[in-house]
Amino acid sequence: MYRIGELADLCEVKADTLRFYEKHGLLTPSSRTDSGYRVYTETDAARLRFILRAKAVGFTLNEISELLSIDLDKSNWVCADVKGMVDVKLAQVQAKIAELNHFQASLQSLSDACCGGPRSAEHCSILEALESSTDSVRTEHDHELHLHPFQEPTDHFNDLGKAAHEKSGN
Amino acid sequence: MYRIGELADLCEVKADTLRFYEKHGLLTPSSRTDSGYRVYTETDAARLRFILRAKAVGFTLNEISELLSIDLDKSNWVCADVKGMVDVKLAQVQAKIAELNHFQASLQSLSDACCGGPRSAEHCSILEALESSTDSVRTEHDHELHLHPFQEPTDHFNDLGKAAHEKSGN
DNA sequence: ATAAACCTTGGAGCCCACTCCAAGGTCAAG
DNA sequence: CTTGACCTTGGAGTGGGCTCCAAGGTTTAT
Repeated sequence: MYRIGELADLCEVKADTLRFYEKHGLLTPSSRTDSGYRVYTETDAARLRFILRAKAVGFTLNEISELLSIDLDKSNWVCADVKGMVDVKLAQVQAKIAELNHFQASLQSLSDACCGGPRSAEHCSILEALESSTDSVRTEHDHELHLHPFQEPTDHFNDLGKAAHEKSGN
Repeated sequence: MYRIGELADLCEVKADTLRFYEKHGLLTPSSRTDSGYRVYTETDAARLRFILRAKAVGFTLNEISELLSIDLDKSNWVCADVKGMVDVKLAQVQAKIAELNHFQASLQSLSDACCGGPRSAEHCSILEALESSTDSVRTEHDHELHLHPFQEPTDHFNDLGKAAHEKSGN
């Protein structure tokens, strides 16, 4: 049994964060004291750790909400469902890495081209590159990320943890 | 001379985006028609292209706002200032890449460990990994990004394009 | 003269994950 | 019995970048 501050300290998050997770349906304390203080059980703590681990691999809270409801209802889901979520996320992460690699390469070539000295920026090659297109700075916005979440377009719920998408034929 | 829609089409952005940039002080049309329509000159178009190129290398609009004001006042800045911004951004991008690489590795090992088949998720290794810590899923939040912008702590202006930090001794 | 295609404004909404605040209630130690 | 550390709530703010809306005015082509 933990009070909010205790659980927060234990898991190295802020109490505010736990209230935030509760507001969004991710983690509700099992009970309250008579005076209204939140009381978390060991099970609640385990759920929090699940959330934090899922965050640590890159899932958003929406996705974690879905993972949690799958976890509570395992028998109605198959490995392919879970692996599918991981693979979608993996693809998103890889797409983002690719984008950042572009940024990195461009920034590096800008940096390399600049003397970096104490002379007036009037002929700074970085500013010149931004003023008119060069190899290092291409606007081509092809490699844009179009992350398409797991959700179907229908679901614009903004309370995260809601019944998480009953499997359609179920 | 372009109307908003024309410039938008030319640069493949939306008119809304140009109004947004204006609202935040990044790009103000040189004039208006009698009836109030925005009129952009070729110089405005060049400024927009500068913005889009800076975006393409990963700068945020706040940073671009700073770059723009440097660009308009080059003689009061030196290469080191400009290169400094690029290098800070480069470091931020690299930090983010490192974080995403962690995500990628974790996700990959989760994915690899899961059969992905049509059997019940009751013994899914992904869920098990999230339920209790494993090699693939470590919570250690050391590699957190603490991006510290160029700005000094003093400046919490939320109108982006404001006289951009007169160099202190100036 | 009228319809279609443009433009104007202010403001709201979205995604993401907190973070902080104020005004007040609770609880254990001294 | 007071102090201080804790807890409660609702709501606003942050950074980032749009995107969309409604209710109206303007221009252009037919």
